[in-house]
Amino acid sequence: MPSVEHWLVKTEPNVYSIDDLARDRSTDWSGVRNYQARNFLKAMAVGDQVLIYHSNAEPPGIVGVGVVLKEATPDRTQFDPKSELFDPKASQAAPRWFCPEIKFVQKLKKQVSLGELRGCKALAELVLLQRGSRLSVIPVSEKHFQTILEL
DNA sequence: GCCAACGTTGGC
DNA sequence: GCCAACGTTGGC
Repeated sequence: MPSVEHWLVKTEPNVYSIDDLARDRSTDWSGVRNYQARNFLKAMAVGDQVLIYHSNAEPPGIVGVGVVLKEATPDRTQFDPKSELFDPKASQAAPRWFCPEIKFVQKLKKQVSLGELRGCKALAELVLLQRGSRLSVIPVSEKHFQTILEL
């Protein structure tokens, strides 16, 4: 299995934006409740680079960069009955959901919109752009990562 | 294990 | 707000 070192994570800016991350310096990337996305979160290693994407935004697009500060640990929100993210099927002994800690690196001077990504031929294979990709955590090749930063 | 019903995501 | 594309749930 190839070692993946670049990722893209989605967040809704009205829930947690790149500016929130810049203010907090780092955060537990909690709240992911999709198994495939979870598996990617668990695969993240310290030092991996992460593109931050704003979904449900106007316009949607990539807005910044982070780096993995700590590998995934159990997502505490799954144990909290008062949290909307509470999962009654999870237990301390058998946690279902995990989150890494992601540190702010930079906010892009100019966001790269979804439209611009689609317009870039070199990014045609980016998972984000493939049909109906709703996955909130996506592996990105180094080539694509660099291409996006150059946009 | 199948699949219909339902819920969610996220662009538009 | 609409709706296509998925994911999940639960009856059988």
